[in-house]
Amino acid sequence: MPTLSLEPPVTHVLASGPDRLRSSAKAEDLERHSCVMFLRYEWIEDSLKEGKLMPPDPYRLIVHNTSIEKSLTSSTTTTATVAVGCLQMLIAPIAGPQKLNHKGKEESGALGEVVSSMIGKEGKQKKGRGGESDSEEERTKEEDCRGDILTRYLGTTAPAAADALEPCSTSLNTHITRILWELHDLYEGVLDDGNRALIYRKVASEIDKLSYKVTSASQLDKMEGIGQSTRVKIKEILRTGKLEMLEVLLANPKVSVLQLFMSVWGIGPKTATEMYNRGYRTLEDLKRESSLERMPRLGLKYYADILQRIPRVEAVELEKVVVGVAKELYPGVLAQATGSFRRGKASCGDIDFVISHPDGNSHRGLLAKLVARLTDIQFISDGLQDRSRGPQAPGHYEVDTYMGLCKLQGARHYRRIDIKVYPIRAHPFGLLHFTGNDIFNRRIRELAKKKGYKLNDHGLFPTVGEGQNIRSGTESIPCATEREILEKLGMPYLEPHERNW
DNA sequence: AGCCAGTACCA
DNA sequence: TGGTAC
DNA sequence: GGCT
Ligand SMILES: O=c1ccn([C@H]2C[C@H](O)[C@@H](COP(=O)(O)OP(=O)(O)OP(=O)(O)O)O2)c(=O)[nH]1
Ligand SMILES: [Mg+2]
Repeated sequence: MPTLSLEPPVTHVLASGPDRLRSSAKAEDLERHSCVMFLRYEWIEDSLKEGKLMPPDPYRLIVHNTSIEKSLTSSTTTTATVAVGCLQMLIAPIAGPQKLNHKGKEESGALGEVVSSMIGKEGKQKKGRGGESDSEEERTKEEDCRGDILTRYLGTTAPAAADALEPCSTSLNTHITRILWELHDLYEGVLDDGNRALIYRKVASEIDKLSYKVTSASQLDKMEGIGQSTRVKIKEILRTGKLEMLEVLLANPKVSVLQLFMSVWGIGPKTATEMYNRGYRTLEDLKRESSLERMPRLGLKYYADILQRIPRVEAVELEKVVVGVAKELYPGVLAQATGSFRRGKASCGDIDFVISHPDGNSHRGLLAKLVARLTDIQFISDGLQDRSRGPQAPGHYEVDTYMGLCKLQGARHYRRIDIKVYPIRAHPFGLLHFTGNDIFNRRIRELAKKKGYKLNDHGLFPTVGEGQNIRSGTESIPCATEREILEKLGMPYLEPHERNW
């Protein structure tokens, strides 16, 4: 267990299962000595539902023998920085996603169009949503020297233990990286420049890994990936403790509105801006807009549910349902939950499935039947995308995909579900792809390219031809397992939980 | 100056 | 083809 | 925004 420390902005720590904290004397200590409460997941749900913070006592995970401190009650606490999931990750408030800060709007000064002038770049990246930040299953240890191997192959190390990339409870440099991570979030989101976000992500995570506290920009001279512009920013941060540019951005009410709109599934920077320009400022406003398409409409309809992360315990049940039905329909089928669930996360943004069939034929039409059955039993409620890949896609790889919403009987929330069905030869590639995470995928694809391949979720294709007409072969190098794929790339096998990059 | 992963679905 | 998503 |  890493040392835990709670930064002041964190006031509530939520956990998914009643047992989560039972063995944690440390947590008890923390609650006693810092102004932090450890509460059940339901506290935030009910608080959201009620529109106010609920009294904590009924939700407490830890009941002290001694009297319960009353320092933080609903009357004194007006906002809560919430991290959902279990211990480690909860701890640091910075980085990445995990800000359920739907801050109230404050009309501040006009502030020229800082944003709009910066909007309209390039880049397509993942959408900022609830944070995938939890700890993982207890890890025994191992995975030591492989960091070096990975450094050699990828030019960076995978997070040693726990999730780096995450707020990083161990970082000595959050005074710098908290700001860089915010820039990352903004560029990945409203500023719509994924490539620039990439830079901030890289720099922030590198600085988070340092074993000393940075007090002078010159200490970063030899760190690669830091250029003129970033260096100047870091100097300003070290000098003043903040970054003017960021302050200006965050003070701009337009930014908050765009962020709010983009938190709706199916609304990206373009639509958010369009809606803003049409004068909309709240989600209620958006609901009145008829031009919205299916995805954002469902995104609005299920807004609160989709925002909720899926506690692992529930994900386990979801997996049972889908895998159970699949096996019922097709004995011998290969079906499993992938994505963040397979990577061992304590909570998941959605639930992802990869399915195939070893007989090399039964995958055809499988998805349609499966979805029909799951709809039948009232597990699947709404389809967001369907389309058993017909004439569409150029290569028509015989991959069927489904995206929709589902709910366990009696459950509190609808959940997003993705299912992909692959022909058996592509199964390991589909598994690798759909297990992710996305950063990991991008890194290994980059590596593949350097080594003269193209890697996607159907195969590993040698780059052929030369000069003007370099292309990818049409025949994938066959691989029967994820291990084989990584081997071909000269990488050691990484367990799913080691792919949380 | 071009790349930064590679692909699918929908309107 | 542009927008969004995985 | 940095690297090649
Ligand atoms: O831009 C992306 C998004 C996703 N993926 C892959 C990796 C990812 O793990 C998987 C499933 O996507 P999802 O969005 O569900 O991410 P996740 O890793 O499962 O996290 P979450 O807990 O948010 O669902 O698809 C990519 O390769 N690129
Ligand atoms: Mg997922």
